[in-house]
Amino acid sequence: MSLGHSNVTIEAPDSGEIGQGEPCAALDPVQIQSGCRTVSEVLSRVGDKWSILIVMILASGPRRFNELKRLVDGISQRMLTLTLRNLERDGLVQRTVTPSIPPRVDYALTPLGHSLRVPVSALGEWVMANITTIKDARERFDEELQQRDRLG
Amino acid sequence: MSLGHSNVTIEAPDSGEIGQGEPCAALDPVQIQSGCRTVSEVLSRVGDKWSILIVMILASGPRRFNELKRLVDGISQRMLTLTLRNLERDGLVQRTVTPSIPPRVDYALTPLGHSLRVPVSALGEWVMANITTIKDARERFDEELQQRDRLG
DNA sequence: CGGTATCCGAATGGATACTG
DNA sequence: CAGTATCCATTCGGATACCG
Repeated sequence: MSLGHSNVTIEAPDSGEIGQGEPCAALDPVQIQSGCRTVSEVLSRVGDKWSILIVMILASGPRRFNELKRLVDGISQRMLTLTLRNLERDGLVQRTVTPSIPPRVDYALTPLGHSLRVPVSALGEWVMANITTIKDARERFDEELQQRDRLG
Repeated sequence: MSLGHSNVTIEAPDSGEIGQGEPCAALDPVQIQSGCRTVSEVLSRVGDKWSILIVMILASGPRRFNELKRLVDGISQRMLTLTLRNLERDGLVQRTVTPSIPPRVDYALTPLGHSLRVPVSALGEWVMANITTIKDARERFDEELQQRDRLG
């Protein structure tokens, strides 16, 4: 049923329900556990290979399925469907079917989806602001690792 | 070599190098591709199961390896090592070895690591502010799905 | 104490073929 | 056009055993 076997999150064995909790206060580990778990779970949706990309593209307006497929470049039909389903499930994306022939399906950001862009953009700007530092750190780390490998 | 076979990111076949790009402007799809790919890549580090949790715990001060292992709860030694290595590689965490007997290793957030907390907290607050909406959306989605399954 | 090495099941995700 | 279903390779990640 549904879509093959693996689904980004949909169809997960109904464990891992979201619990309430406080934001990560960086103080009490217990607080961090309860709050961060929740945050992590949503973050992993945002952090997956395609989600933000699609959210950012939909930010400029609604798109049809194959339109998205062309725009995203490299995404398989499977992953596009799966990603859109999960975004829809979380209430970030609205799916609208127009039962014409051929059928027409539009995907648009919900208000919630739009509001997500604010913190995601902030994170995006942090990345862009620090990408050079990160790249340099990686290079130095990898070099030092190779040094050790050469020596033994 | 290194750590078994699978590493969160370390040891990846040296393809996927980070490229420069603009922040996701939600305008030109090409811009979105180049910028968001980079953002995605770092986001997937932040979005993985353990990274933020560890960053948030380290925010309150340096910790030793087994101390972290106890605090994180549920993490395997393998994943703790892997996650810490990658955080170190990205320059977010500083690893300090004190060659005593028994050996002592401390992990601390770098200034870069601390600066990451700002946008991550913002995202965390967005999640906490909207978690109810998301939960409700999921419930409605899953219910409607079951309805359709029952009917055929 | 702070890791590494190895084994192996589970999840991820691309390619392809088929459908209303 | 907008998906589903199936197959299959790759990757992830826990459990366990061992090491300096």
